[in-house]
Amino acid sequence: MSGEADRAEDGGTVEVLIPLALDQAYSYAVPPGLVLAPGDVVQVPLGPRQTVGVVWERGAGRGGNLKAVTAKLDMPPLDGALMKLVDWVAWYTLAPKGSVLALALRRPPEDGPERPKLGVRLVGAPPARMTPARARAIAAAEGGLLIAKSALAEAASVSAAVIDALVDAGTFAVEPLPREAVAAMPDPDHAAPALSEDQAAAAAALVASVRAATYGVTLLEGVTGSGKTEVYFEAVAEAVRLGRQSLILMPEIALTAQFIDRFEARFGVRPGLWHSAVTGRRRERLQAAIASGEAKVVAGARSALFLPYRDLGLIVVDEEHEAAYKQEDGVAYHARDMAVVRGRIENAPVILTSATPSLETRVNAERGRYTHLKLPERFGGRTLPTLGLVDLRQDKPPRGRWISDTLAKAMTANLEAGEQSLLFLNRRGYAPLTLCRDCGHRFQCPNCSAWLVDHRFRRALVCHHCGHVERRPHECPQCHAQESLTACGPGVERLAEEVATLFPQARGIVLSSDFPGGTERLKTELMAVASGEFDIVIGTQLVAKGHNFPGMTLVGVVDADLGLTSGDPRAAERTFQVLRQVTGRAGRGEKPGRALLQTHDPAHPVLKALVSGDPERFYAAEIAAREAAGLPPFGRLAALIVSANNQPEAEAHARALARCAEAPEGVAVLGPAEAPLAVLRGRHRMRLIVKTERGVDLQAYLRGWLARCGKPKGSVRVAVDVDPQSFL
DNA sequence: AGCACGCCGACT
DNA sequence: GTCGGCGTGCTC
Repeated sequence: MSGEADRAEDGGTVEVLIPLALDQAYSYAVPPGLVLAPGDVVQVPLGPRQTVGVVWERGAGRGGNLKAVTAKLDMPPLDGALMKLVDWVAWYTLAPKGSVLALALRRPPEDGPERPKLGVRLVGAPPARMTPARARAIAAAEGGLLIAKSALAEAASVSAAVIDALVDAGTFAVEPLPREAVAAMPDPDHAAPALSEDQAAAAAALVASVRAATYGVTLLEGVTGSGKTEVYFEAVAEAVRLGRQSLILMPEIALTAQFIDRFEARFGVRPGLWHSAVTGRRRERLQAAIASGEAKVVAGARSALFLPYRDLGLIVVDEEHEAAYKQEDGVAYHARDMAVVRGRIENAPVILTSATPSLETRVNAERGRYTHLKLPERFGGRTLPTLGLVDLRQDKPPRGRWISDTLAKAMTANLEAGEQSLLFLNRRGYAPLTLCRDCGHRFQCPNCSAWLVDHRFRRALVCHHCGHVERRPHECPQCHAQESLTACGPGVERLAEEVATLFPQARGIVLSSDFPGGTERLKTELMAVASGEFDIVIGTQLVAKGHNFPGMTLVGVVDADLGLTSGDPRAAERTFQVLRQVTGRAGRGEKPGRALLQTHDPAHPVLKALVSGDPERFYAAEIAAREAAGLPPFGRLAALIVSANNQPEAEAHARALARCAEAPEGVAVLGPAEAPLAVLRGRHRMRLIVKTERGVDLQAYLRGWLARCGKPKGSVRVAVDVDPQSFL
């Protein structure tokens, strides 16, 4: 309701931030009798309707005829630290403040009391009429325990109707189930692990940082299997002992049963779990438990960063280099960076863990901004695989083949020894390009100008950028020549053909994200690989991490140069990380492993650093190269301009940006082909993603650029990829 | 996010 | 002639 009823004459004014895409707080009058403080959640009239908002500050209102706050909601107020975080993130990401608030604001509690779930208990005599289904249900309820209806139905493989009938017969009694604990109290001493000397030393340092209860960032570096998780669990345990809360941020996919089991084994209970699949009342209750301080440990995906912790004593960012920490739609932020910022605001220690730290984290560690803890390479005396390069200029496979003689020999030896081999090729499908032998026509995506990838299993040409699919024709659409279409280059499917010809007796399998049968089938196949049911695995990035394959002793990287040539300023870093991960798959069991990397450029610094076995070399070389070029220590300034419907305009803007940044050579324009799927599908006519690194005053140049281009405010969306350390 | 205003295509 | 598509703009 609007109009005179909303207006009030005295009682002062407040600035209320509304969780919508609004950059400013709005002024409202405070009706007499209402006392409001910053952080209070209120209901306010906005246009024709009522909305929630948060009192952001007091009194700075512009006077005049203001609408009045309708009511103060019965919710815990946002605490000062969280408000500060919202302000900071909005400032830093150039997102409207209200949008950032929307990430942090709890939904007002749903109306009505929570309906408890019902369970049944075996109480009475068996029913007069017995059936096999009824007998199963009764047997499953043996012992008189209270069981959830659905769980009982599942266990006895009967329908809910059978159970309802038994309730009517008086055999079962219905009782409300106790509410599922959303965050039980972890026991810091439930099962303290036996740590190696190095692990114990690292754990002690982390425990000390938790005790000190001051902001500071520690990079905990160690390869998979070095026990990083056990080590940071000690810091979590210490926070629990001190009665303080811990946040463990992880990429969404890492929130797996495996992690939860490890946590439960260490602390006796599950952590509070926060991710997109947690919804409704459960979400609400966990939020309440976090706000009250009752939930001591939260393990969550990036959105967990904005939860209303009451007393945050520790933040852990697991696998800090993961790209999944980057949110690109809506408010664009990097959760790892914002975690550091939250740590600063809350004055809490932050632990970043990784086997292959991102360059910016590495630089921060080297410059002493972060404490650097390293765990020795492998736990339990296992050695790292030996790495070697295969020079494809000398050892050239025949036309249409991609496995060199050297690699093939190594695979044969492995086969004869009964050991597994992995062929890594980060290319899904059969062939990345299809062309007409007669006229040279190349199949291109109508939406994004990328080449269409031939998928033979699916009998289709697929665009890997936007998802466009078309049938693979029999004749050339341009010159109508018959049987003239040729596949160019290898994909995993095509590699599988080559493997089948070279090693007809081997049991091979192709593992990629488009595995026929979906993720469930894929999981069972991964287990089958782990138990040795296949001799040769041909895989994309998917096989780089996760499952352990103890019988794998050889990794062949089919094209180590792939990814080194793209315009992405992080190309070298990404390639280094993925190659390090995938080659590390060899020799995880009893026997030592080795890896062969096929390349046309054996002198490439990334590859040289890799085979040297010393990751420091890579980081040092990368940083030195940038310094020599007069660029910021990590990353060039780069702009990724994406336009689904106006490519020339987008490129013009990129050039304008380059001029504004006064670093024309430092700006790379990447066409929409490289754009993330979400962006192309997005509704925005234009979207600009600016990637920049330390040393560039992002705010200044972007605001300047917007002004100079005469772009109206809000017409360009900006995603940020820059280390916030320089602003702290 | 809603909700209004506004300007171009197929219909009672 | 209107109904309705969603593009743009506004909400203290």
